[in-house]
Amino acid sequence: MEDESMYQIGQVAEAVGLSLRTIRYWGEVDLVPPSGRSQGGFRLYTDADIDRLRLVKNLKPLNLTIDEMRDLVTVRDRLAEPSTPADQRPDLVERLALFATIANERCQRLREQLEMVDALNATLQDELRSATTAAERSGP
Amino acid sequence: MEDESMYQIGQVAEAVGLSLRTIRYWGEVDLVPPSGRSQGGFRLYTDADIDRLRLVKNLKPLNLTIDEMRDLVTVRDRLAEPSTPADQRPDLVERLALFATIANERCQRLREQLEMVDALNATLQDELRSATTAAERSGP
DNA sequence: GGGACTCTAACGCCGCGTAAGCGTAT
DNA sequence: AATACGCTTACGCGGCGTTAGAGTCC
Repeated sequence: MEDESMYQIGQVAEAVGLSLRTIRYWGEVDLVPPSGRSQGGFRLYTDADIDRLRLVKNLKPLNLTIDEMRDLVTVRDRLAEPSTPADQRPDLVERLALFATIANERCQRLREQLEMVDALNATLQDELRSATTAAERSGP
Repeated sequence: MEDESMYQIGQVAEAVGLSLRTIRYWGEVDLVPPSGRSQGGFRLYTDADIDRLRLVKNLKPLNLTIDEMRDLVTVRDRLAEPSTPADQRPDLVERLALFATIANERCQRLREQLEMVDALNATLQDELRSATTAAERSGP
């Protein structure tokens, strides 16, 4: 009764909004491996796995490498785990802090990009307006 | 007197904030080719070239492919050029409109990502705070 | 002629997309 | 026995980063 409610990859992909390939890849590189396999070799995912997939999906805008993402999630897991010995925590905290600053910088970058795209947007709209009105003038 | 103030790639890279490789690549794929070459084959860029490099750099957050970027800049150039015949304009306008919608969607995506990263940021700060205070409690 | 700069050519990388050919589930 | 779903293996790609070895500028 520990193998109840395991999902196969298609349902997981549907639920989470990721491609099969991505989910398999994240398993390959040990970022989110499936908790089990069926008799015939089908990947089987638990609800916890699905949560983890969602979490990693949410991390994507941070633009981390796979290795960094894996590190981040494991660091968080180990900090949240009460059984983690106290003498390991300083190291974990340091790594977490690193990711926090990365997240901050990324935030900054995103704001800049948003500003840039907003400006471009306005410019394009303008050009579009003036181009079409010019066409109308010489048209009808 | 038409070859005055041409810059070689290093100065351009410095001025614009792009790597040599990127500038060379953008030339290779005919996105921003150098206006000239020196006797010995050094790429030479004009001020107009530099402006174009800046422009393309600003387009980057749109996440277009090279081909799309090239299309966008040439479309804009040709619309701005008065000598472009009127019967070509509708097509150009249509393509410009396409990029305008892309820019809009990209804007939307960026806002979502920013929201996501902001949330992550907050979470990380929280975890960091509680992790360090926990360490202090068991520390001194 | 020496040091800083630049050239081409080539391979490497990451995060998957995309078949191809074959086994599993129901 | 058909149909839908999944498996592994492998190649491809975009946008450069990164040598390596040779040539150019001044």
